[in-house]
Amino acid sequence: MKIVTWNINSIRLRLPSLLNLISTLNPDIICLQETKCPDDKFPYDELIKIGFQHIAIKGQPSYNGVAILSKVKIKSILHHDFCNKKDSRYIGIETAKTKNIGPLIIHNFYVPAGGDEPNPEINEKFQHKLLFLDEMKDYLSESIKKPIGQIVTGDLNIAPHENDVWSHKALKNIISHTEIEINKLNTICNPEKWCDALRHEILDSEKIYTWWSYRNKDWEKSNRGRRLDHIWITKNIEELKKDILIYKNTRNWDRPSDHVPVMITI
DNA sequence: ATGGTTGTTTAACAA
Repeated sequence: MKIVTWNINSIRLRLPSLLNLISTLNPDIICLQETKCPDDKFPYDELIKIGFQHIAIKGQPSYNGVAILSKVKIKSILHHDFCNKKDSRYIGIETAKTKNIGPLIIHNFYVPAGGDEPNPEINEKFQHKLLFLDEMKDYLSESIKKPIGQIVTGDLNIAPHENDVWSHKALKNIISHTEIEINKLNTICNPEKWCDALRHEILDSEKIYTWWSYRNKDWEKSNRGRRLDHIWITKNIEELKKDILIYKNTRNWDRPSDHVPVMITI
């Protein structure tokens, strides 16, 4: 089973890229963030037509928006309104059991970016991010009590390791790589319960990036990336993990998202 | 230290 996470940054603008991604990687489940699409304008028909008959969405106009597209039957959809904001930053599913795998719970997060000023007392957006992480910790520690395999995916907007950013020194006071948010993320991704699938696969000494800013003239040449997109799996399905792919090619596609898709094969 | 770009929705906001 192949599961992809991708911050698509507008599903309507990038539907052709999504279809291209699907025909190239042939995933079974796709977790999208920043769909930026109200539910009544979601491109259901095109996706159902190519086999994603089971779709869970939580959209809103202009901002945020998450969706899970699945070829596997969805047994139930999970909702949670983090920070009582009525925004669209989380959706989860429990899949039906398939021949080889499942059921699985898949959590799809779009964690707040947090603005620019790394001080929660003067920056409400950073405060929101930190409170979101606190609530995420409680929510997942409750969910993980269920004795079935679980996966956390999404744009977590935090690059926790030194080699998840192009310069640990230059970014240590830049939101996404500050100590306070990294510490919070690390308490959620407790290694006794969760396996950080990318870091498990790739040596700590190697750089991993899944996002490159639009603001660099040549993203590939300057290569100032960050690992903001994550896939974690519970220890009880860790032995199922076969492969990880960071599909960097898409960053050179026409009208690219600033994030690239990440895929796990289990 | 500053400014660089993209997307949605209609000049401003978010990333």
